[in-house]
Amino acid sequence: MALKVRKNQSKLPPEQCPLTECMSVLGGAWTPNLIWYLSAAPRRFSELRVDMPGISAKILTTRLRDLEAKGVIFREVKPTSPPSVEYSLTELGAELIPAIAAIVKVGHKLKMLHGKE
Amino acid sequence: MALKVRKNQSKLPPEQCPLTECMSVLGGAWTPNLIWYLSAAPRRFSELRVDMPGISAKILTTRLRDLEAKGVIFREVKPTSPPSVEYSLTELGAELIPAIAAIVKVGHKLKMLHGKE
DNA sequence: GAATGAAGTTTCCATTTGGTAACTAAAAGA
DNA sequence: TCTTTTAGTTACCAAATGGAAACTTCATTC
Repeated sequence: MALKVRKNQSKLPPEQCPLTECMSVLGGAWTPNLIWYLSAAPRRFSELRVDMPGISAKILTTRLRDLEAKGVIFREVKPTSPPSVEYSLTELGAELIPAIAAIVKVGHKLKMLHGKE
Repeated sequence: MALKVRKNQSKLPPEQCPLTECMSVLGGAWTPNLIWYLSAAPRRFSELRVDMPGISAKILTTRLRDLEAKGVIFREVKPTSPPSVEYSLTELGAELIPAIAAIVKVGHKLKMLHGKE
């Protein structure tokens, strides 16, 4: 009988792995872009939609809620004319910036070598 | 009539964005882990399966092929008893290490604050 | 009192993703 | 010749992902 590679119970990249843990935060579509824009300045919902043309309201909401739950961003309702909501990075969120900056840096090299322009 | 947010033609994070470009390389399941293991030493297919218990042969093959096509890893067939295949990072692949290292670093902080252990 | 703008929510749907299991090919060893 | 090992491939399937469009709520403004 052929050697069976024994089945594994975990099936996913290990939860306790820092790499996997962090990628689960940065993973979804638009997520790094969103954090990147918020690192420049606090932004409102509709401003973020302009920052990232193409993102749907549904996904933007999902990302904002998820990142808030993870303690990465902070949500504040401002008592303005029609009440607006401002999002900003928390201290934890700010810790993600070096990682995203490193990704951006490599992204430039990839673009040059891959000639996507 | 309600204001319609005009439909957008792009629908996806912009291709020319370095962040999106790089995330498309690091994006798939197991990808950062795979690059991380290869950064330590060149590895064979079956060794990588041991390194990452839980990864399926199908996905490992897919990742290796994709990363090879993107110039991130190098594939070499060794003329051994049953021929073995060794994978290693290219120079371009090595450029990804600082980014992954930065992600790992934040991952540790996330783990501590989130208490996932 | 109808319209407007902000910030979502909900429904529906197609695509993508990744897992399991079984199968293949080539070469060497018993 | 039959089995083992390495390195995959293929078929099938279920869950997750994310987009489009329409609807909602609340408070102001015309």
